[in-house]
Amino acid sequence: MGAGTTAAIESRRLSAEDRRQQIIRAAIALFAQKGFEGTTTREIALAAGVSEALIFRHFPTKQDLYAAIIDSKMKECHRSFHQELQEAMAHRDDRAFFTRLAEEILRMYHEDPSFVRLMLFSALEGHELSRMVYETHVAEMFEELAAYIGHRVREGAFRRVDPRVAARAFLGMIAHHALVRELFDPTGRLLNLDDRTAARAFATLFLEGVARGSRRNPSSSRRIRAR
Amino acid sequence: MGAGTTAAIESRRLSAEDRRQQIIRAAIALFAQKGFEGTTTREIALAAGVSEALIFRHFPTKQDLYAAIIDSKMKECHRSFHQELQEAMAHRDDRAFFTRLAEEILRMYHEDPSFVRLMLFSALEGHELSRMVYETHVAEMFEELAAYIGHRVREGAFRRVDPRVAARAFLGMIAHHALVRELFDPTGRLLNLDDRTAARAFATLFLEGVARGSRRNPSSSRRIRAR
DNA sequence: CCGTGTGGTAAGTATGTACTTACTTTCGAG
DNA sequence: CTCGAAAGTAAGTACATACTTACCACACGG
Repeated sequence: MGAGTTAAIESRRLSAEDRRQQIIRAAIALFAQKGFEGTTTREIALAAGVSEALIFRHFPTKQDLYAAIIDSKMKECHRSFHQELQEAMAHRDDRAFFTRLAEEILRMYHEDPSFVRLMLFSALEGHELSRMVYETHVAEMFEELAAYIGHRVREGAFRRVDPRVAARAFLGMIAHHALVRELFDPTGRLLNLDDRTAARAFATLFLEGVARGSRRNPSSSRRIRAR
Repeated sequence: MGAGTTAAIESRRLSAEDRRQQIIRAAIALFAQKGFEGTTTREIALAAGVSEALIFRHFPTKQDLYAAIIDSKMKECHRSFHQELQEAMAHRDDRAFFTRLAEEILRMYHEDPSFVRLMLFSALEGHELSRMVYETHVAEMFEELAAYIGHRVREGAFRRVDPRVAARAFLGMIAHHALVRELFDPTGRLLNLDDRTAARAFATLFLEGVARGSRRNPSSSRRIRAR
């Protein structure tokens, strides 16, 4: 019957798994754009080109669909992240490492804005899931980074900073920049940087910050140097 | 029941302005906890101890109530922030300045989590308002900070960093820390710092990062207290 | 050619939502 | 005291939403 509009990805009678994935794909975009409460199952059905009833055949409730999405997204993210990190760490080249890491994170935010939106939404809306996911995957990545910084401190490459504080500081620069860019300043009116430049700048700032050498000389920074 | 002892703010027949404020106060907490879509006018009415109809007498639509809240919150925040900043800047004591600034931001996030939740929610849900607010108030604060850093660079107190990049990096450390703390790790399992310690740590990291001097001398001249 | 299992849907249902209407209570100026 | 206007509400209305039910279509082993 008419088959409705264009779209035409609606090859009828997909296998259950394929349809599942298709629904998930459509739902990701919507949840990321409008949040859990803000997205209706009808919209998801429309976007996926199927009937609402089919969604409930594949996922018992809207919550279950949401959970499936968060879980899959997070696993995917963690995999790629972990790999990059391990590889870079092996070389002990701090500048390359931190620049690379920053670039990776920025790229992730940039290329897949739906991911961070999903995480934020679910965190804000207080779904247990997001905290659980954070505590497993993100915490693991954080600990890995902190461990690396800890090693470098013990090796004498960095000054005696608290590795966890330093890790959060570094991740903070990157994540915040990406977030602001995505949510508030997509046109770059406030700060317009490509990912590569930003990664280099933040890595440099961080590495200077943890470098050995000038140990706190509080009032000397008050000197105004005549030029 | 209980004549007047507990709560009992439900003194009947408040002035229009007082009722308005009371409704706003109740709504702030709810919107912050559950977002715009996730909060119902019924809940707001219940929390404020009035009938739903009264809410619509004071605010034509739910959107209008939301807008009033965001606006008032943002103004309040900007006022206090601006004042602190101006005052601290006058002294040109960088350590005190950045520590203070960090502490202020952390305190704000900490004491009034609803604010950041409101901003994030509205940004995520794409209400025009949040972007508008960001572009006026937040942008202004950002520019002020960048301008300060710019001055210090020109005065020779900092190395030649891009002031905007540095500003974003600093704000990023702080804001990200506060955000993670609020949304994902309220128990401090990953990183447990009181605001004061965190502020000092981040300020130090930042100041070392922008300090002049140790341009890549990993282990050679280890000045202690150059004075 | 069947019957049966699986992919798929149109048309509900019960509930919840933002917003209204028609009405009552209280207060304070004249 | 009076009376009108403002504060306040109970009881809707119209519609949207998550989820169901009862049904169809098509493949495929027999």
